[in-house]
This record gives sequence, C-alpha cells and structure tokens, in this order.
Amino acid sequence: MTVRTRFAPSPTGFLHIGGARTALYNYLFAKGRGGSFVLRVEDTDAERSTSESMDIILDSLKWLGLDWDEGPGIGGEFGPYNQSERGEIYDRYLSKLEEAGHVYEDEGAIRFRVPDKTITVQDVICGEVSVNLKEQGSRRYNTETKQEEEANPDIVIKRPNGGYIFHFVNVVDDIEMGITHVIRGEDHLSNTPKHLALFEAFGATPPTFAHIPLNLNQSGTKMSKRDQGALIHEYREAGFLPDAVNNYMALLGWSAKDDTEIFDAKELRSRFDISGVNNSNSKFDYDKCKWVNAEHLKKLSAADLLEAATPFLTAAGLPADDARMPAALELARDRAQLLSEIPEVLATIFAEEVSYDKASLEKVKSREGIAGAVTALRNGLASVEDWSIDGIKAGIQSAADGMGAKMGMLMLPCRVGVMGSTSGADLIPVLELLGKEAVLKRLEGFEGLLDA
RNA sequence: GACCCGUUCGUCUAGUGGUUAGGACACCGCCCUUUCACGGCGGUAACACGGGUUCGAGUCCCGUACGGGUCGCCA
Repeated sequence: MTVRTRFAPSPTGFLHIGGARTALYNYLFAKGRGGSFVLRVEDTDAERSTSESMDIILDSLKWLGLDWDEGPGIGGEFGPYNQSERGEIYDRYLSKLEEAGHVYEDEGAIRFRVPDKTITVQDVICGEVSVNLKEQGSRRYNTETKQEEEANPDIVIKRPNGGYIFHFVNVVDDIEMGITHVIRGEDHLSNTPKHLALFEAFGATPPTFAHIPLNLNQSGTKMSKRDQGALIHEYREAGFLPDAVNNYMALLGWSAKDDTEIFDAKELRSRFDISGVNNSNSKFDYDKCKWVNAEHLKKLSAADLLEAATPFLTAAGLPADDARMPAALELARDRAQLLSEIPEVLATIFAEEVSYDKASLEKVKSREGIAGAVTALRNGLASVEDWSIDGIKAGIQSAADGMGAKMGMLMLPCRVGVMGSTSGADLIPVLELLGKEAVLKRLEGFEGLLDA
C-alpha cells in the first residue's frame, strides 16, 4: 500500500516549531517511502481562521521545502483541501451515522454516541493505550472551580450553527483522503480513542497512528510565541538555512543510531524512520540549532552560499554582485553560524573608509616604533609585484627582515591599519582581495592617524 | 482532581540483562595560528528515588516523586 501522510494545520496563527516538526516527520516518512504528503487546511472554525495566517503557514512550509503533493495551490484528486469547502462530504458522512443511529441532537448540536467499551490505540511510538470513553467522558474537570462535574461523554460533532467539529472532520477526511499514517503531536493521543470510535462507526479501517513527543522550551514548558526559535518565519530573517532547520528539528526526538547528526535534505529523507522516534519530550536548544546551521553553511557550494547570503549582504548595503564577493564569502563562512553574521565580517572589506576600533587602535599605538614599522610595512608591500598570497607574504616578510623582526610583529599593525580591528578574517587573503592600491592607501591613512 | 504518556551528563541523544554507560551542543583546558574564529586533542558532567525478578538491571515488574498531555459546541 502506498503511504499517504498529511499535515493538517489550523490557520489561526503562525507555523510553530512543533507544527513544523510534525509536518517534517510526515513529509520525511511519506517521501522516504515513495508515498504522498498531503496538506489539508483545518479551517472549520470560521471565527478563528484567517487567510493571513494561512499565507504565513504556507510560506513557512515552502521555505522549509516541505512541498506537498496534494493540497492548497496544487489541488489533487481528493480535494478540496480546505475543510471549509468540504461541507457536502461531511453531510454525507453525517447521514451515515444518522442511519446507523450513532448520533442524536442536543440543543441544536449533533452528538456522537461513544461506545461503552475499552478502546485500545496501537501507537507506533507510544505502544498500546486503552481507555473507556463513556467512563472517562462522563466526568469533566472544571478548571475554575477545580471540581469534577457530571458531563455528557458523547462528543459534539456538529455545532448548532452548522459547523462541523475537529474530531469528526479529521476522521472523515483521513478516510476520504486515504491517509495511511497519522503522525501528530502527543497532545492528540488522548483524542485518538474518540477518533477510533468514529472510524469504527463508519466501518472504516483506521490508519496507523504515531504520536510524537512534544517540543518544550528551555524551561520545560510549552513553547510559546515568545520563546526564541518558536516561529518558523523568523528563522529566515535570523539567517538560518531551511535544510539546517529541518535537520535540527528532525533531531528533536529522532536520531540516526550511528551518531551522525548532520544530514542534507536527501539524506534526511532516506534515513528518517518513524519507528526510531523516541517517546519523551525534548527541550529546544537554540545554540545547537545554530551549530547545525553552521555545519550546513560550511558544506554549501560557493554558488549556493552566494545565493543564500545575498539578501543579507544587500540589506547591509554590501555589493552582492561584486566580482570579489564569492572569494570574500569563503573568508566569512567559517566565522559565521548564521547568514546574518556574514555582513559584519565583510563590511570593512567593501567599505570606502576604514573605521578604526578604539581599543584596537590603542593597542597598536602603544607599541614602540609603530609609525616606522607601518611605513616599512607599506614600503614592503609597495614593492610587491605579484599581488598574490605568496607575493604579499614575501612583501611583509622582507619588511620584517629589514627591521630585524619576525613577520608576526607586523601582522597586527597591518591588520589594524587595513581593517581597523585586531580581530577579523585571515589577513593575507583579505589583503589580496582588497588589491594593492587599496591596501597601500589604507596604510597611508593609518600612518597619518598614528602621527596625529 | 481523573485518565493517559514520559524520566540516561545543563541540553539533544546512543544503549533493548553482563559496557571503563558512547556521541553531539554548551562549558573548561591545551595545541594550531598573524588576532578572533575554524580545526585538532583532552577534561568536567548522567542512568529520578524505593522495592522486587535475576548469578547479574540504565535495560524487566511494582510503587513513589517529578515533568508533560487530555478532560470544549478550539484544533
């Protein structure tokens, strides 16, 4: 049987890291087995659903590259994929329940009679979970009075205003869309017996269930919008690569058993296995997420790096299309964990004027004979004919020799003189990139600064 | 409160009765080096607790504690 999974977001907010990971697991599982990944919009609550929210969720999913085979924007043979447009199908399924006497009206709403028996969920991740809905549902906890109250265990599946309820539409659509595997958050584990009762009432074979553990924040509570790393659309702006985010999310609850942690998109698809997902909640770690991103940054081809970095370069006013940019990016990629950190590494290279860091300047100024050293350095570099790594190195070396000093003596003054700071990328490649003329000009300006 | 799920270094995890309990992030130290990074090497650090079962338990069973989830005419 061909695997069919689905991600069924409700358009009432942003795409959250937890939802994104659920989508990812569904995507990876389906794709890894030559199956289909369906996107279904659960917008039966007209009050809370918004198209703005839907746009953000869809954009986030697209950015992550979790392309759906069927769903909004591309259709498919089981559409429509917005539940708000599937009323006729739900009506049809409701009549089936009516005919079989499974439902009754209650103050305008329709309730589904839950069976008075133990229902057992066979979950791929959580194992067997049994519950009796009738017993369980006949008491309700009132969070305000902190008391248990009598309650009607039969679940409402249709509102008095005609709108259908989650449990019902969720099951109907999983049947109608031929979903074979339901991979969702563990917060739905307690709902599953209700769904199983509905599958049985419809005479349908339920899909395989896999309830994945939840992602919590550093404090061990539910991730909220305010927690760093909670919202997918913020990752792009923060300078993450989509594959890195997928990679990190996959690691929250799943691992390849051989200690491999970095996977490209293709490897993730082939190696992910839902049965390898563990069953305890995890805490989100932004530092590790950044580390994973850094690893992906290192593996990017020059062309892909340029493409990924371009929006950040442009935003910082750096010339992304400059012929020297690919080489400059090579100097920056090992120093950045996020794409957003790259511009600051490169800013001084492309700047018209060097802005000198005060502390760096003081440090160099305090050296004895610094002015003479810089002049000697500039002369040494001025005499370089072959402006290459080796040539530049030789130029600095000869200046040092003339002073009876080691080359290292001149490196720091050179760095501060040309780049304005004691820290930064590999200096000699930077000098090469800058070009002889610019380097000499900067050193000259630096000499003036030292004289003052 | 009832029911359900869970508990290995600070964090993510490997581990399916016999291991010096492994890896990764973070942290610390050393090395590399023209600085900072990168990289390399090394270090600190964990089986929640109590009972069983067993020759032997992180691994199996029970209980306790703690954490999470559910208990809507939200999804």
